[in-house]
Amino acid sequence: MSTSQSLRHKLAQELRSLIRSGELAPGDKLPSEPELAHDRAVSRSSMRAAITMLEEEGFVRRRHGSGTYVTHRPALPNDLSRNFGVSSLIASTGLEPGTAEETSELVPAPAFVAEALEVADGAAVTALSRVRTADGRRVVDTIDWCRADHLSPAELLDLGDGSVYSALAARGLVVHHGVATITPGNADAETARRLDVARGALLLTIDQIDMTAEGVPVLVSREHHLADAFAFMVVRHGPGAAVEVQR
Amino acid sequence: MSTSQSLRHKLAQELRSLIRSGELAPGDKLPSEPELAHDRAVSRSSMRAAITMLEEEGFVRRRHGSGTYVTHRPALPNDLSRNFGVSSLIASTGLEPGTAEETSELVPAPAFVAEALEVADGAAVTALSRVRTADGRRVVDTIDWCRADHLSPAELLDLGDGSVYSALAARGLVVHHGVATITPGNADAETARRLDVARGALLLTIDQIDMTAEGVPVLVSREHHLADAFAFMVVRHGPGAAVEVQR
DNA sequence: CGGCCTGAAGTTGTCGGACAACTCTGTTAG
DNA sequence: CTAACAGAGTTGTCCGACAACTTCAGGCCG
Repeated sequence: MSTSQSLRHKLAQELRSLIRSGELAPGDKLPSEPELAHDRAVSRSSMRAAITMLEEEGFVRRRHGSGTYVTHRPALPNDLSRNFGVSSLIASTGLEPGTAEETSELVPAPAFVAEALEVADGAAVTALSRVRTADGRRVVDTIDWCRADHLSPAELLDLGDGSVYSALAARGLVVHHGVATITPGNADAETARRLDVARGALLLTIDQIDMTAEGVPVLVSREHHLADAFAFMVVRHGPGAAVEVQR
Repeated sequence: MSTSQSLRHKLAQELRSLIRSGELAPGDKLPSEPELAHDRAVSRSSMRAAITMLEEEGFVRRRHGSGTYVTHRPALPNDLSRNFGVSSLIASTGLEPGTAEETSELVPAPAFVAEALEVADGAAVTALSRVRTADGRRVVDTIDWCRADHLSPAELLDLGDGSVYSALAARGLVVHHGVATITPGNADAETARRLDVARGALLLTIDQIDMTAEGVPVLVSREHHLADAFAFMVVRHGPGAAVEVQR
């Protein structure tokens, strides 16, 4: 499934894993572009394109006339700008992900969901409600909404611990990116019960709209995270480089 | 100051502003690479490199044999992955930024600051403490720490409403990127007083370490935002494209 | 008439080579 | 001892060519 990428994407991926594995440490100088290209039997153009991708992601920094260097950039425990599901998030901390109180049903779309999914207000949509656990401890309360003609409630119950993303992808709806809004909050009575904490417990809520590369919104989700369960991190670029005039 | 970038960066910036200004709307097809290059009297290689940057940022999407298209991606009100100061953040909402209770002094570095700035535990560092206001309303409580030999307390008081970033840049310390940790919280007595809210008020706290392109940490900051003051957003990439095996 | 096939045109992907611009180091001239 | 210089090494840009793919229109065949 990953073989159909363009060459520069594969090259970029190889470089990324070299950096992540520590084979190329922060501060290290990469081999020269001609050398890298020759070793892999590709043209310098393609290798350059791959390095350009890494540069934009902030993994490396080029210095004209000098070389390309790995930036000092910590491997983020869980990067908000990357979008893997809650299961992967839990698994990355070394704990065992699980699910409780799973329900899937047709419900009238709440206003903000209807707007995001571009359906009529109150139209029936599929809602998947789950409490996610880490080593048995309840840490995240999630609700996912998607259009009823995209996925039925039954299909969502079938997936077990599989990701909603893969269920959508099986229907040809590949999530390309999402827009998330982050807000702090306190647990209301129902959320507190579901997460087995006291009412008013600190939460971090992530509201997210996922869409395909064509911009078609396919999934709306709301995740209430226990405040002490995860430390969300994000790399912030600029000022100095990419930022010029804002607005 | 912005003239010393490489050509592809300037080209990318021009394309970005074309998209942001709406001249190139989501879904639109860009002119072909040879055409874009010819119009600007640059080579196709450079134009391609610029488009590759935009592609990595998620602004456009390439389709082999078809063309390059602007992605449906909303202009985020305030994007967590971008790093402008709190003043710009407030200004972007249309309100007037201001400062209250500004103090700047030498203090012994708290443990996490000392570690981040790579100085001895308890060493003297410059600490700038400010309450930021929007149209007079107190919305953010911030503390910035930096090494005493980088900026003195007096220099930080001089800058008035200027950014700490520009003060650092004037000393040759250009902030290239920062790593932020986002946590929800409740206001303690002191923070509540400074922000003029009830004790226990909801906060969103952003702890951030800013560093130069060489990876030298130059600024540590802690911002307590009133929960209802801003809606922080972030674009999350993948799964489907850049994500392969995680761990 | 409808559907399939084919071909051409247009676009992005990759290649190879060349030279300019810049950095860095070591040597030499003052 | 310092400063200027020369050379090698590296990234930045340019050019031209062809391959791979998409799209669409036109013609063919059922």
